[in-house]
Amino acid sequence: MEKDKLSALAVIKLFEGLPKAQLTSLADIALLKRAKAGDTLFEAGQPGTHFYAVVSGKVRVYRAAPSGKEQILHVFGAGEAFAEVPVFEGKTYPASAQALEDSLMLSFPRKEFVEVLRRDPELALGVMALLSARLRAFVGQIAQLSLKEVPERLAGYLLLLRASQNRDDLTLDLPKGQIASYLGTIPETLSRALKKLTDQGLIEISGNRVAVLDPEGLAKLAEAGR
Amino acid sequence: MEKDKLSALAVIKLFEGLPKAQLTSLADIALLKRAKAGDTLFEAGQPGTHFYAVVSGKVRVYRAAPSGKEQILHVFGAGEAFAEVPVFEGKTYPASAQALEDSLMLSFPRKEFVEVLRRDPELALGVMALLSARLRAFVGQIAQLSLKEVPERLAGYLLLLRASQNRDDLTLDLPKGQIASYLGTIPETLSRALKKLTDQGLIEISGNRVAVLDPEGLAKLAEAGR
DNA sequence: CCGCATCCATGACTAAAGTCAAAACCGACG
DNA sequence: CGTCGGTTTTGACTTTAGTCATGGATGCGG
Repeated sequence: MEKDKLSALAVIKLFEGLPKAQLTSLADIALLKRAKAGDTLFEAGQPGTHFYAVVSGKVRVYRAAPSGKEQILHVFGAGEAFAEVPVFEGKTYPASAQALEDSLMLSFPRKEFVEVLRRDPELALGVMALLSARLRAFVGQIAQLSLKEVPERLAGYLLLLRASQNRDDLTLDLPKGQIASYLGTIPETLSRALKKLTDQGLIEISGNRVAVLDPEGLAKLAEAGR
Repeated sequence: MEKDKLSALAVIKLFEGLPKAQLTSLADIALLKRAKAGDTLFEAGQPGTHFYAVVSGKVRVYRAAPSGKEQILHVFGAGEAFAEVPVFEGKTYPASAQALEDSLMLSFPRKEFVEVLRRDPELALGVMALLSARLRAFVGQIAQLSLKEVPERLAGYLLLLRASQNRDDLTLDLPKGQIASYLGTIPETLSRALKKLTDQGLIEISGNRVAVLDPEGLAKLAEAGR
């Protein structure tokens, strides 16, 4: 049991390189949590009681409009931590979270986690770095949403995928509808944007595979501010 | 001189309640910096060497597209700290900063500031809370940009102003062009959105004064997801 | 192997917001 | 008081993206 938690903790990048003692005190307060694909972990507006980390699986964090349209903020995979925001404020979750696949997670009650942080400046610095990286990503996302059109955002997304998969032959990591939601648009518009890039000879699509034909062309498009 | 810095530090909310010793060590590493209205403090992409705090004046942090369109991320006034992101990453500034008025600022070299943080868990927690609050705000901004139309975003902005000014008779804190940029749109569209709210009897405008006639109506509008 | 469900693509249409150009407004300054 | 520079408003138009409806593909369970 406790061993489960320790081996789960070992997966989380945020906790990498932490001394044994710290890991043990984290294991003491951690809870293992399983979710099936589609399960909601928490909803925007609920009291933010826990901090999470994904041991395996995939979780999306998003905001939904009353109309049903959703904006994905980020999709977290194995090793990543999320829901840091309420930890230090004790207020509500600013967004909702849902498992996209069957997932195993660690969760940490906020007060206890803060106590561990107070005692370990190195971990605290790690958390600050995590928060900063998130802020940087959000700044990029805000700029994309407000300054770029859908095909440009799509080009940027494909380039990101290419960088993370290290090849020109990409496998989309999410269903297209989810990608649309991540790019701040709807499936129909994404579908058209994909066609547009295809027509321009930048990519080729078949199912959930995308071949990048012209990375420079994509990059130029992605740069293009409006 | 050193006294100047100490009294300047006293203005910054992040440092409120800090013991004298910490304030002194902050004063040791801080630099006083003056900027005239319009001066650029740093630009997106430059190496992020300093952390800032506004002692007096007003600073806008924004991203610019090649086309010239700009998205304001936030406007910081007296007592607020900004440019936290590069502190913990040592990379580049994710956005640009420009003084909107003649301003006095404190700046802290990143490495030295991190050292102070390492020694003071309380200050570290304060910084984490600051980062979290910023994240929360960004989540809201992303949701607004992607889920709401301009009049709805405007309604939200006016309600924020109303809350901060505690009255129905608002004074716009920024020129309209800047407000447009903050809302992710352009002056023409903002102008039309203001007219629209006026036509609906929600507000009345004269110059940079806006009278809120129907707060509930505004709130209902602001809620409306797309 | 069939049928259902989900996802995706496409077409026709509407609505929102951006572009461009010009006029009105406003404050500062001589 | 008049003019200059900037900001704001207005109008006509274009472009982008969202809506609604339909049909095709794909994959899974019975």
